[in-house]
Amino acid sequence: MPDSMAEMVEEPVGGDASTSLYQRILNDIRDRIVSGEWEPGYRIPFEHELTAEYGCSRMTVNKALSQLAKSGLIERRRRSGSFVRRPQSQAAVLEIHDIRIEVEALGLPYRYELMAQTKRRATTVDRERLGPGPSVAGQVLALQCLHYAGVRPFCVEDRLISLAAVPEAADQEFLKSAPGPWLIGQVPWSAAEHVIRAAAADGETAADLGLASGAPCLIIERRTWSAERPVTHVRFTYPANAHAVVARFTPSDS
Amino acid sequence: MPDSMAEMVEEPVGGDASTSLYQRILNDIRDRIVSGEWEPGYRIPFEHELTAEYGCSRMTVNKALSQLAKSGLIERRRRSGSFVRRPQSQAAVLEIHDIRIEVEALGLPYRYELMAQTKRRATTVDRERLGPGPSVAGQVLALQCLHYAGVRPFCVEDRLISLAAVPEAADQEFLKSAPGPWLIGQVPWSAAEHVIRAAAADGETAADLGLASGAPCLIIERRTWSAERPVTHVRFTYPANAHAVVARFTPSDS
DNA sequence: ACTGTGATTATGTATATACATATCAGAAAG
DNA sequence: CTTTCTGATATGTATATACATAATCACAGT
Repeated sequence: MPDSMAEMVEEPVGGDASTSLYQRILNDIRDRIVSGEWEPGYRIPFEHELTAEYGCSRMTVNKALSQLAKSGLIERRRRSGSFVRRPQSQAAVLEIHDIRIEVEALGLPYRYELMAQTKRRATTVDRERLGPGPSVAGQVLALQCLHYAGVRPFCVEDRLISLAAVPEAADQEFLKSAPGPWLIGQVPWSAAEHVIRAAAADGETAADLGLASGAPCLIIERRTWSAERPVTHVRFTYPANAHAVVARFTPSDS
Repeated sequence: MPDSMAEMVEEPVGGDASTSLYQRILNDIRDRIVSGEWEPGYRIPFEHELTAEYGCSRMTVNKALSQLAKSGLIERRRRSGSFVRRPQSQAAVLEIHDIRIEVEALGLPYRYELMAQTKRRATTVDRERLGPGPSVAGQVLALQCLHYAGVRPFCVEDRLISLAAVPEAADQEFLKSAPGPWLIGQVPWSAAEHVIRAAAADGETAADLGLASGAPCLIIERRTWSAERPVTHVRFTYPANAHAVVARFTPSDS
């Protein structure tokens, strides 16, 4: 390598003072990948080449490349180098908002109403709703609630809480505030599963939402676990035109 | 700290030879957080304390903690320490499958059918469908397709492709294979947005799917960008009972 | 031609060190 | 009593170095 390297050392190319060097290297490479300049299968420069290009140590380059590998944009093979992976895992990030936030984002006043609250021994159906996991036996709390946007019903909430996982819920009366936000502050959930589907409203739900029976609805069901143990199952039913779920994907690792 | 530290130095506690030290530290801490042992707000040990506990250098501890911070499980504040964050961003990962894979997962034979293919200058409606971005002007390809599971229609696909972004699509005839998989191999998409909602089937769609008009359907719309430029918009319409979207969340960083 | 074997190479992990930076506590000054 | 300054502290980033590990290549021997 010629001695023209000296000028690179004193100023790392198009330096941006706000971000760190490894972040800049990471962004540079990511940009070249997502722009298509480096297509899937392309062998990106070796660590020692980038070391020379940016005039920094191998550790700095390694930190950038390791993160890119972890985020799935590149694949690293010993002795061979690092390669651009094809965008394979079409995964998107789905943001689950609080219903109050959702309603207020529409500029409408939010109101919550408890329709029914039952404490009972877990039935087989209850156990199935809560999902697989140990110690599901015992008491559960079943709740039916209604969320309003202005004067109109916004969504029906049908929730089951495992009192084995959340004993504090037994003494709670969810008259004023919804169980969702309370639970989040209560239990450190470690896993969640969402199922989103469409269905025709059954008679009762339709009545609650002020719809004709059979009207299309969006149903979001969520199961939550805390340390492998089922915590809660909740089903939100929205009128078809009231709500949509948005999910985004960007290969960001910043 | 007493001098009993010596034994920790020689063998890093419950050593697992398969994983690296920083991974083990990361896992240890993550486990304590998701198990609830360290609740939100808890100040986790300082780097120099973990350094002593694991008998390793600060860089190793730092690598573990930095990753936990990046994955959002902890928050790091200079001079104050690192703190367990409350599980705030209820984000879930939504896996977008190929329709062929979905159908075959049901154990049914997959069949694809092209209903219509039109090439035209982009209208205002087309530009809105493709979403914001530069150089949307120009020609677009509009496709209507039907995906079958066995003998029954599984879903209707209504797609718009920007020929400015994918000029190769102009010469393609999507008679045998669906445009989705072809596009993935063609364009390195860098961002995607999904909107999932429920709606009543309109007359044409209902007919295609063999449903009564007004039957509830699940609609998934996806917009894709490649380097800020709109590539395609696609709307999949499924009969309510045929399909559901599943999204999972786990605070995994392995 | 085939096969093993060792050298080479790029990455993976870890260390000690250094300095920058944000922030907080308490001291000094007004 | 408030403001300002200063030092202490924990994290953030970067470096040079070292050795481990996996994969590949070249070469020697059967």
